[in-house]
Amino acid sequence: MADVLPRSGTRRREQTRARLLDAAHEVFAEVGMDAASVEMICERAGFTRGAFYSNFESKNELFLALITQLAEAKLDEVAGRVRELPVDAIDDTSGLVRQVVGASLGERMEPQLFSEIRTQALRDPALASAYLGWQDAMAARVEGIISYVVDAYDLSLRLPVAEAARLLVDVSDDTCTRATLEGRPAEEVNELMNARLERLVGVLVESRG
Amino acid sequence: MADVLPRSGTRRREQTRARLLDAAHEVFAEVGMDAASVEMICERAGFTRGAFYSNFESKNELFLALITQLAEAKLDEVAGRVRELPVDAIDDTSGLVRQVVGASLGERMEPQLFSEIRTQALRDPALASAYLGWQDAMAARVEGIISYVVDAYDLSLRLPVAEAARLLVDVSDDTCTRATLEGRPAEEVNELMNARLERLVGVLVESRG
DNA sequence: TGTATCGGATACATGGTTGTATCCTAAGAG
DNA sequence: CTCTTAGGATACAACCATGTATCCGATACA
Repeated sequence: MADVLPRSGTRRREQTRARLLDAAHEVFAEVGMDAASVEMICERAGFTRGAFYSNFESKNELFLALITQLAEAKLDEVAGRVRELPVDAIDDTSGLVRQVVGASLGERMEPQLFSEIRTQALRDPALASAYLGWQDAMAARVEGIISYVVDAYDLSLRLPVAEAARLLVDVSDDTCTRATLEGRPAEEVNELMNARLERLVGVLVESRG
Repeated sequence: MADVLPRSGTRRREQTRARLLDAAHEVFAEVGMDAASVEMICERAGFTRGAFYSNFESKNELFLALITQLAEAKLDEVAGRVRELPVDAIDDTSGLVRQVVGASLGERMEPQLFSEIRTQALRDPALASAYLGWQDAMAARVEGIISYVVDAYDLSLRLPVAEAARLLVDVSDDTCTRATLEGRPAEEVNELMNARLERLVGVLVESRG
């Protein structure tokens, strides 16, 4: 009745919201959060600014909504991968780790948007804590899979699990970023990622049972 | 005579250029390259836009000049640290590495601006290659010091030197970024950096002579 | 001390961006 | 089929940023 923004009920609304979010995803990745104008996003989505201001209060709110959705999606994806791990046929440890870590940060993940988010987080305390929370959740999942494998094979690590997880994520992140900067095709990125992660796992694992 | 921008001769010119660059450093770190207006930078430097356009062609040129200068400064700093390593009293390897790597990315290095640069590089191919070149130069220096220490103590590494160097830089970078996101004071950042690098070095070094 | 010129300030024209107030149309309920 | 209303388009006003053309003062050199 006195809602400034209409309640999120209708079907149509959800769709245009989604299209705006998709467009924002693209545009933010291409030119960055600050250089992106509301108009650009609307144009990309096939709307006018009227639609935008009917669905969001500001570009900032849109950005927040976008990265929230993105974080959830990624966490779910990783959780999914962990769930469908081939429990019986775990023959190469690095492969497993790669499957989980690579999914989280490498592969089809455009580093542009993530770099953008991190940069923004470094300036805005609110964003910072959100970002950290999300990172921690991700790390927890990676730690989970590491512990699982280590247990299953009676291995031991040269570093605490948490530390190992962070290393893996860092390397994955850096590999992806560098490969993108070098303009390598996606396939090649995978190669590199595999190679580096495999070597790293080799170093981290102390003894095989 | 037909120079669009006057030749860089005069003393006064150099000073205002420097002041503008300093101001740009601050502003870019605070709000980012895109959100920063030429006016903001000039205001910070105590000039009007007239001065700016008399010294630079555009905000982009200024940004380029800034990061070039910054990269050179950092490379020099690292080179200096390497040069003045205590050649006789090298008792802890991790300390050495930390001194070099930490200087390059950690310590008093605001990650904001670096994150910004990386983000921009991910969008602009020209910037990308510049960024990569600089990173490589940095890596080379780190590799140098690693090789030096490894040789001096007849150690062996579990990874190729290049790989080890990248790991160290990655960890240093991530530690710094995270600590900043968490709002930790500089001193504490150092603590964390030391701890993580020391552990990592412990893992990387295979055998002590 | 006078004068030429360099360097920065001022003023202005322009275009792009934002946010809001209003209008119009198409979905959906009865 | 009609009527209501929600959702998006249009139109508008204010602002801000950019870039340029011009002006003025200080500095350097004779």
